[in-house]
Amino acid sequence: MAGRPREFDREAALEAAMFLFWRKGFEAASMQDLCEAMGVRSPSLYAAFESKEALYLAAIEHYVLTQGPPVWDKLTEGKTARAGVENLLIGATETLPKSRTAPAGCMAVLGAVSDEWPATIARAIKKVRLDMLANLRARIEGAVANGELPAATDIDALSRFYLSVFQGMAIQAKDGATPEELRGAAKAAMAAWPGDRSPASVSAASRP
Amino acid sequence: MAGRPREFDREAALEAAMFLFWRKGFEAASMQDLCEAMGVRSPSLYAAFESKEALYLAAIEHYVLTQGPPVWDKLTEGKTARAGVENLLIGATETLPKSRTAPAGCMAVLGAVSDEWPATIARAIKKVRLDMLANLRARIEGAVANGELPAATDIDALSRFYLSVFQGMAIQAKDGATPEELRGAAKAAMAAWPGDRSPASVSAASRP
DNA sequence: CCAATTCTGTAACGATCGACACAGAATATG
DNA sequence: CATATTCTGTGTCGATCGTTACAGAATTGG
Repeated sequence: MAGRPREFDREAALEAAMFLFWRKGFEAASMQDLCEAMGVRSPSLYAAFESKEALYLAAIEHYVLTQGPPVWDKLTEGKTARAGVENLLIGATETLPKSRTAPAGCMAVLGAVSDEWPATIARAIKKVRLDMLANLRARIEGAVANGELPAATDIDALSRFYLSVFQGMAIQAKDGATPEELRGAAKAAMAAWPGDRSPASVSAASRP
Repeated sequence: MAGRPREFDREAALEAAMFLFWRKGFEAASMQDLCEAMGVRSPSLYAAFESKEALYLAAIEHYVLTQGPPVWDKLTEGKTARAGVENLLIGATETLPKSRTAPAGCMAVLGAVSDEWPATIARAIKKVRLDMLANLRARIEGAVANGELPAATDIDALSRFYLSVFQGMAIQAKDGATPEELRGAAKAAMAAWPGDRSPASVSAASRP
């Protein structure tokens, strides 16, 4: 095949779009904003990504692929499920608040939470959130299977609960909560781990 | 003063606007949608509410006044702080999912969570969320003061934690979680209450 | 009844939105 | 070099957005 070669880096442009969508959401990120952020004129953008909607879908996929693992791999890496969940939450306290390199909050948790987004996008984001639940569920299920957790453990309830904490922390990060503040919530959440009883985890004395 | 009298019920129109904003968010609820839902032509709407932005501010205030108390009064009504928090969360499992009368989720928790909303609205909604935190904090602080909770309790951490659970449940309700599913998360959250140890609350055996 | 005032309804405003037509430029293939 | 193909840049499309001008209708006070 022939044809004039593309003059911009597709991956880099996609990443720029991802950050803009992450920060502003779908509607507020106008094509004009996107073109500026991506360093591309709109016809080139349409040639490479089809439409604004398709661009968002590509961006959320890029988000899951690049931003997800550093946070969610900790869930499976831990020696025990308890350690995995705790490391996930503690890790999130560092990544959720706004930083020099990333906007506040989680693009998947905070996206498409009102009905102002196209249905295809809402479906894609909802799937990411349900995948989070599935990940938690799988880890906890495994812990029940191998005896770390009692057989009577309500797996659905426990995984839904920790998902709640994660999602709530994302909202609070968007509202400006600091890593230290979120860490308090995460530690408190771990006190609900079945069989646990470490009152220090919710006492001020345990904080440095 | 003279003048032609208004032909529509301002309160009823405001409530209709509230439900539409609640369901669709700020941007997706167009003036056309609002006019239809409120049964009012746009000039009348502007005469009564100034602008779309001001209308939203009035709607969120109406939301806090009419929808807030049934849920949040339970926090202070309980005999103990523990009962108050538990009743708040259990009550939320009934009100957060979509019902015949109300959209799914919480207008304040899920609103203005991306930057696509006007700054004045973002500020107003953020204040509502911070008021939720203050309410939790006040109840827990009181419990520490009267001895229900240990003096070493990390009040900030515990209130932030329960706020997380509430906010996370709102997101899951938006994703279609049922009251039963949310109840599991709420029960699990109560297992983190300092001094508690009721393993049944996170075991499947405790469910009907 | 008249004047002042306020609401209603029609119609339209400028701005911005996402998307694209078109021509020119840059490449690969023959 | 010639041709086919693909990207770039300018300019603009129709639709929709929030908002308002304007005229007529309905009320109160004089």
